[in-house]
Amino acid sequence: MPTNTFFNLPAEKKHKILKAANKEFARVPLEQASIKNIVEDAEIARGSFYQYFENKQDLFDYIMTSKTGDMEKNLMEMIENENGNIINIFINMYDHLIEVGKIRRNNKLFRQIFENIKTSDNLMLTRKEEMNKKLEKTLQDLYSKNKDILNIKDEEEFKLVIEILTAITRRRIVASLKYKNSAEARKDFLKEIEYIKRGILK
Amino acid sequence: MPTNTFFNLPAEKKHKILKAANKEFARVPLEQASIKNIVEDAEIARGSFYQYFENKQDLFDYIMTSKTGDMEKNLMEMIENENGNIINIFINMYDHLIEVGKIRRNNKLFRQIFENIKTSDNLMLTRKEEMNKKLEKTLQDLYSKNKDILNIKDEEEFKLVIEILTAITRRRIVASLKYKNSAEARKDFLKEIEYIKRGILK
DNA sequence: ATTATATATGACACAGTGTCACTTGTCAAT
DNA sequence: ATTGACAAGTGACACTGTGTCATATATAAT
Repeated sequence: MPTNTFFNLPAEKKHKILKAANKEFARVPLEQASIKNIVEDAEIARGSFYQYFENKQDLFDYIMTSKTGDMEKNLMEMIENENGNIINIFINMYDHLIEVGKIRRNNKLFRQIFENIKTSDNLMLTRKEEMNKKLEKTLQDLYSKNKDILNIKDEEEFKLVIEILTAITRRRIVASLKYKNSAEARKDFLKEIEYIKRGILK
Repeated sequence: MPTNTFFNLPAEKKHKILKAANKEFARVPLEQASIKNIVEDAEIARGSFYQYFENKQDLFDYIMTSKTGDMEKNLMEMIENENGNIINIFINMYDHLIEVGKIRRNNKLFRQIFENIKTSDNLMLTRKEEMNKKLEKTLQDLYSKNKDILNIKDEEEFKLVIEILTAITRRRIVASLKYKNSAEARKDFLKEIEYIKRGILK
């Protein structure tokens, strides 16, 4: 979390820093993003940066949290609306993230983030770990709501199903944010979901 | 490709350099691997490194090529053996990569590589792009061999199926290399494959 | 006016990259 | 044995970057 010093800053200055950070984080993957570029662009002293943020990650996390701030709330709403149906929840999440990611000022940043999620990252869809924890907690609840429609005999198997859905949804979000025609991209996503539902065998 | 200068080096010197490089590439993700560490460990001058390799990537590619050198050949053999059955080919690839990756001297490096493949990486399983091209070429052939068993009506749909299999296999390779019990890990992989085959719905 | 306290700053020490002018080694031809 | 030509080796240099710290400056609080 940024320091109070940062939050106490005049609005314009804060805005200038966040704008510069957005630009830099949209430019290259997180590891390559440089604080130097941010402070130069925002016209603050190098030392000031460290007065406001612990490091690059700190700032990045703050920006992501503010962008996807309502995500957890949204997720809970989705669960509610779809009565826990895990497949529809993933479709909803896809739609929601594409909607936010397609907004001009978010697009590059979102692409950068999704493209650079690692195979090993054990996160639902974004780098926001909190969302995962939320889902983890509601796992039993979700399991009981899905065990009658899905071919699963315990929570372990349910987790495998979630993993499959996560992997597929992620890849498709990357593709959708990348290519122009998002209607086409959505069709491909739904086709893949269909495969997951019914299987690829004839 | 490394220069001739490198290939002409006395065997011990070459070995020392490659050993140092392996160590560094196993330590951290490629982006963070430092040439400085490699040259210091291998006890060569910084300038020499650039006499041998274009840059970090050049050396990395060379090492990976030598580790998975027979991969393409293996892939073609698998295709042959399984008579083109794409699902079995993926299971074979999984087994083969786990086998190589479980060798002590490869383990850390393989983990590092698989864990750091990005969602957006359009590669089959490793960073070796050549393998992908190979598969791309045999796509029509593979399609014709799978169209009767899979629920696909054109090559585009076949590509979606391959994407699904790639995503799942990758994640499972990461898990298997990470955790001790590879028998358990393999069971989970096969379960996921079963879901892909028959669908997750009851 | 004085004293805390909060902010701001850039020089520093450190780590890293890629290049280049220069040195050293090798070996064949005279 | 000397020369010349080419191959191989080298570390200082100019970059770009990080995180820290002593010092300077502003803002309140008494």
